[in-house]
Amino acid sequence: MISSDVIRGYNDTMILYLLWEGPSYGYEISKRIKEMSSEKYIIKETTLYSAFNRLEKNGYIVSFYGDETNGRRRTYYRITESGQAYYQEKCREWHITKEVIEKFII
Amino acid sequence: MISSDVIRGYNDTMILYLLWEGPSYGYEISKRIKEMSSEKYIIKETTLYSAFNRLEKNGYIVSFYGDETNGRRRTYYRITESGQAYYQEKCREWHITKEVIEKFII
DNA sequence: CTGTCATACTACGTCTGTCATAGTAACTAT
DNA sequence: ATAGTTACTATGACAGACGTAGTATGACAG
Repeated sequence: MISSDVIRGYNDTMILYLLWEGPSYGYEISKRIKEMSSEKYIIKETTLYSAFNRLEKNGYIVSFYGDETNGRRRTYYRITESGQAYYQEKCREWHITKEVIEKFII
Repeated sequence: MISSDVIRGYNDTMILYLLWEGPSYGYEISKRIKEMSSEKYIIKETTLYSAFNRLEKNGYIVSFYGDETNGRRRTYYRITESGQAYYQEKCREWHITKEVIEKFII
């Protein structure tokens, strides 16, 4: 299991990556992160929802309600253009960060 | 320039890497990080010294005084066996973390 | 028809690492 | 003298992650 402090700052990026594929909601995002990481990273619920709030507050995503008739109504999120730009910036930053950190890793 | 929040949790690892090469002190560590990262990452003084304190408190490094006669007396740090073990663990963690994050990066 | 499981959240408070700001201290070069 | 470089310490703020707890709805088994 990965210590979350390491991933700190990249939770938002992971969420934006998944939303770029299409609108989604909490539980699905959470499951996809778990799957894609081969169970190596499981995002905490509170971390996930606070990330949604932060991203929405910053205009990187927008929320809307689904129209499912069964089950509790979900809040869906869609990435905005600003969110896409932010995501791309984070990707560039990641490549630089990775290079720097790897100089100190054996 | 890299935002430090990204590197959060790896400052300690970088410091341990440099101390593994031999005992050193604040200013030198700071300069080496700057050099090795090609000026892409410059650790803040407060971050550096608080990392030293944390690492020493955890038994990963030990401090001792240099015997320089000119200039203010320096506090040197040496990595411990426990610190070496911790560093290696962080390296293993890094490789896993990197793989996970890269699944979400274009 | 009752309890458990899965889904889908919200609220609240704590912890930790980073950072801004400010100050102390000693030597070195102009 | 005074600026510059080295070498720190103190204090408090901030943000993201996390622990704990609670609410709400439906599906399915016994």
